[in-house]
Amino acid sequence: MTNHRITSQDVAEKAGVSRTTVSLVLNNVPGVKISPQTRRRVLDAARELNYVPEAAAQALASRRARIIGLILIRNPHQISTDAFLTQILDGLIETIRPSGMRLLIDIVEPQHQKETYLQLIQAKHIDGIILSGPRYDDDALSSLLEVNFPAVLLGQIPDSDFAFVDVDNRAAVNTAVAHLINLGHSRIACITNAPISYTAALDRLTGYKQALKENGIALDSELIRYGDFDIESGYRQMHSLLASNVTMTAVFIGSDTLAYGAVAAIRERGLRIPQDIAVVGFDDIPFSRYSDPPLTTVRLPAGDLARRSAEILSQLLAGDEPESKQVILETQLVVRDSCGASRSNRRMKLQ
Amino acid sequence: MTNHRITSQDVAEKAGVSRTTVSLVLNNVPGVKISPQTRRRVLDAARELNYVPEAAAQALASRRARIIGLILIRNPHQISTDAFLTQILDGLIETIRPSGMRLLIDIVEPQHQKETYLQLIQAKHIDGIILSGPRYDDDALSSLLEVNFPAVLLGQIPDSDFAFVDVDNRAAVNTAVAHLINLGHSRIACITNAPISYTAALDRLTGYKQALKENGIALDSELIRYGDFDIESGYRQMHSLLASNVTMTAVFIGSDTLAYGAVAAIRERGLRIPQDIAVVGFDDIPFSRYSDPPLTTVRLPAGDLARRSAEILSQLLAGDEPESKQVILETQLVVRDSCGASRSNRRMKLQ
DNA sequence: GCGCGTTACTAACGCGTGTTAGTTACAGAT
DNA sequence: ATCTGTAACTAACACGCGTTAGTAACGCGC
Repeated sequence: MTNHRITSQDVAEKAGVSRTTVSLVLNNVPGVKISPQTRRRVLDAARELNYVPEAAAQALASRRARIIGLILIRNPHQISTDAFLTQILDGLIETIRPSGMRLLIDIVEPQHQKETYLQLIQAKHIDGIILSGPRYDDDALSSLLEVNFPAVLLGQIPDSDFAFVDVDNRAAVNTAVAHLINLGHSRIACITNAPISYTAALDRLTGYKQALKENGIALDSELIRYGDFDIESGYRQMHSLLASNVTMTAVFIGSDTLAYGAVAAIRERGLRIPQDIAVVGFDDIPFSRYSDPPLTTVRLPAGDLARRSAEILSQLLAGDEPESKQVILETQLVVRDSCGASRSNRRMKLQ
Repeated sequence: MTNHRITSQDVAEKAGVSRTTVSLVLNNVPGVKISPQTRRRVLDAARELNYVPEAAAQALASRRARIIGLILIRNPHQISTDAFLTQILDGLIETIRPSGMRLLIDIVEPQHQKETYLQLIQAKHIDGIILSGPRYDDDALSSLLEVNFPAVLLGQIPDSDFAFVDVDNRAAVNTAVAHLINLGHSRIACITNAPISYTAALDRLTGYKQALKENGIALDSELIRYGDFDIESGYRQMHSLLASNVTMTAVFIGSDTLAYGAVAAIRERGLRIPQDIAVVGFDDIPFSRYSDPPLTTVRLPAGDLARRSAEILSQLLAGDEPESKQVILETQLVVRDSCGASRSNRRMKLQ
């Protein structure tokens, strides 16, 4: 048994043509004349031999790896509770699959960013990159722009030329907090979803501040806490708020995941949601419809974000300048019960 | 500006040696004598030129892609609510990073398995594979064994030679359900986490049946429902149970994610947990500590599963036959409040 | 002076593909 | 009879690296 790899050479011999012809046929190279009979012979031979071109050789010769990289800028343990990530993965793979691209995923720790994803690029391991969790203090990012590498941010860096897909975090949070204010709350706490070096975290915090300001409510920095991606941090920061002497009747939390940590902390204190403390989150993860009480939150269109970013990246890879390389998708305030706005609605369900 | 890629040739010229020497030095090839001065000159040149070897060329020449594939056998939309996945990703990337491997992720739909991950392998796109969600009816799997491709299952196919890392789903569920029985329950429903073509789903169902049998409780098939990975299916199946005329005082659910859908359904019916219906889940996702009530569940050591599978795969890739290629990790019944076993404990917290 | 082993390298091949520059055969025009 | 053009291919190079087989220089024993 020879057991050697089946190469395009084998296909060529079986079809009685040259290797060049095999390549031309299988890649459907435009502008090349191949007689229908030859074309068929090649295709048949390839199928019968179950020929699959070797990825590395293709990549080397064609200078395209057919892989796009999804880079998560986060501490590894923060991945574990990232409900957003799975939705992104889903949308991303679904979108790139038809074009035959593969997805490589890597986690980059904020501490040492430079060594990491730039190497992926220099090694030509990936053709393009989708970057989740961009930070203000990421200096490797600017290198990306310099070398004009196809990249799309999930999120954004203000005043930069990066292609990105994002939501208007400021406006979305503004709306959410304004909703609390309309319900009569004025002592509204805030827990960010992450350190504010992450652009999304800062933007959401800014939206919170804007809403207060626009409604004539003084900012009380005692009401602000900083989360760190995972549910534990939501739990801890909420306890920290409750243990301090500040009064509050509502809290906005920068992500649903953290919100559930906060909900647990509130309950442990014997307080009721929304009667004692109204809660509003951000993301609308799938669970939030089913939580008790169902969580009022801002719907972040995760699947759409993933799909749009993959589409834009595809265009960049094709060399087209996309018509819109900076996309803001719509969010939507999903009012459920945790904010106290629809108590009657809730009664009916319980009946 | 020449702007050509920096190759090992450039490094060689700068260091005044041959390309071979560069390769020998940078790869630290054992058993080759290179003088310390030369070694240093090469390393310096590489660093100064910021040389990064091209992945495709390395892969082609060395016949190793330095990529491992994580294949998820699931319908795409079921990824969105998979809390288990993020924990796996975390442990996997953490484990393979030190060896310089990358992780490629792909979703394979149960309907067309054959075309998909076998191609990844034939294209030599990946050196090894970690397969999550193996199914009894996956015929592509046996092809893997035939060609002796380095593979590790997350989960297992009974009576096969596959390397795998798993937990004893049957025993774990047996313990969990026995716990309910010890608490006095005899009408215990069951919702599987997935269709029973998935091995884990069938094993968990079997554990449930065993526990009933060992405790002299007759099996009532009216009490069994089949979930499908996502939270919605838990919600639907629980409603289905509650809408039927069967009586029950407890329910075991094959995954925490589904359990929260069930919890919502139970609440919508105006029933209390655990007083009216005790609930036990499976997985111990991070949220389960924080839910209301905190969920009694079986802790599945997700991080350890990921790490061990990555380790075994590394050994397979190195050509070593691992001492133990079939690993069963310990689970642990985590008794919280949703099963009604620790109500006093809960009171204290609420005080 | 020669054989031999060791040290420290290098020339050259091969990995499997994409692609450019040709080549051959043949029909039609001059 | 020669030139031109086109259809249908193919020979040969390039991609950037790992690796095998080989070589030159040198010391050492005799």
